[in-house]
Amino acid sequence: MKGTPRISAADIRAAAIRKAVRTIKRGSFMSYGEVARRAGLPGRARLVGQVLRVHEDARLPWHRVTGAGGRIAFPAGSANAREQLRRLAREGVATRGNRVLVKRTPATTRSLDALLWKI
DNA sequence: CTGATGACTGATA
DNA sequence: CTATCAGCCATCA
Repeated sequence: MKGTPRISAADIRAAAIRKAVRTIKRGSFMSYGEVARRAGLPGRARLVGQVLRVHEDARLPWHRVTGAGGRIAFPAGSANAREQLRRLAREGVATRGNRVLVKRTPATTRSLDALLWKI
């Protein structure tokens, strides 16, 4: 019973990242770098991208993860970019071009969430 | 093994 | 605003 662990360290990190993504509230968003930090993996923003690229959980709110400052990470006009913008819009997140209007989820919005949705 | 690649970031020009 | 660049690290050819 030695050797090959059934779950690798990489699996643990991926799970931590998906968990962090699930904590992003509806109507708000978080950058890859922030997700990495929240998952206990500071400086590994690229790892977050890789995990989201291969994830299989259809309920994972991947669209709430943006590049730094609210930039959409996909090429402007791509199917992925349009899908992410559509999902964000459905949650009331204002966007323009290939980016979210605000660089960061405003505190005002966060408190509104608390008021309206008892978060 | 090496080198390229990418759903990244912050600094610099 | 755009363009490089170093730092970053798993994955693939």
